[in-house]
Amino acid sequence: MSVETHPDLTKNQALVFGSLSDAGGPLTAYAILDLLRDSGFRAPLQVYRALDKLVEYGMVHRLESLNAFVACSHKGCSSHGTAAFAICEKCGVVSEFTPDKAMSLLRDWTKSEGFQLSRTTIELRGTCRQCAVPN
Amino acid sequence: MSVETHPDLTKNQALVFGSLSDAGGPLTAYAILDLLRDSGFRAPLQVYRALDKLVEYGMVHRLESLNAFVACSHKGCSSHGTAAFAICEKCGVVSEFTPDKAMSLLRDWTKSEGFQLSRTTIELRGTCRQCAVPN
DNA sequence: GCCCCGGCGTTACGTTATTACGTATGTAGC
DNA sequence: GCTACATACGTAATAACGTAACGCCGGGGC
Ligand SMILES: [Zn+2]
Ligand SMILES: [Zn+2]
Ligand SMILES: [Zn+2]
Ligand SMILES: [Zn+2]
Repeated sequence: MSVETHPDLTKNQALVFGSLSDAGGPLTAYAILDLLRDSGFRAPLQVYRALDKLVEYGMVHRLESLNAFVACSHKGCSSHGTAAFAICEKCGVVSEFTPDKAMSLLRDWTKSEGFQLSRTTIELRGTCRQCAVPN
Repeated sequence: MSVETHPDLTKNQALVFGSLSDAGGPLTAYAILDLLRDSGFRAPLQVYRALDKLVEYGMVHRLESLNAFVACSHKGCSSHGTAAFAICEKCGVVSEFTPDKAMSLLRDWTKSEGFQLSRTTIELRGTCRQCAVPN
């Protein structure tokens, strides 16, 4: 269980963030709900409301291609640049990194198009080093 | 996909691709289903099966952050590099582009990590030039 | 003929996300 | 004190998105 990280989390927010931190990987909202039934959670909305805030605080990231959520890998949870995720399709492990140079190029494109960027999703699917078959 | 031209589409695939082309923007699978009820479509699976093939052929792209699908903007539908999408949150317009330089940097990261990349999602959310308020 | 396979139609089901309504609590202004 | 407002919460119901499992049919290879 992680403690005392960022803004004052409410009880529900702390429980959800704790579940994600403990899991060490992505969880769906309904998986979180099941984990927290013993703590009194009864409905999906309790999870989604907490997740909305945690994402807003930058403590949790949403993985669009998995419909799942993952705790930010930066322990301090201080905000950081746009995150990208490499998702292994064999073992499910997710690696977070901050592709600043690539983002800079993407922002060049948005500027040239007059597109005001608010949020970026970058997700790589493939096979991690551990799961690559040596044959 | 190799050098061959578009495979012959089945009737259902052609109907689904036609819907997406006519729409000129993203549609959800269920929106396509509703559009095609008069053509005999009755169940989501008919749409999803056609979409799977069209995505495989590179003629349609899936937008993960919208749970929607869009016809490839390259009229010839010949295969191209990894596509990125800028999605206006005000008017819903989607612009497809191929950020080759940014992809090259992302591939540098995957190589350094021994991650075998199979598929990449890049989606930018924000406000398009048309919708930007001058104020 | 016979087998195999890809596409198809249908039913039923599973998963993910939101709407709507009411309650509780804290705080600022009066 | 009391009201007005904002935020969080609890619950039920429903919408939206996606898939499993079954069987049928037609075309190509042998
Ligand atoms: Zn992060
Ligand atoms: Zn792996
Ligand atoms: Zn394309
Ligand atoms: Zn717009």
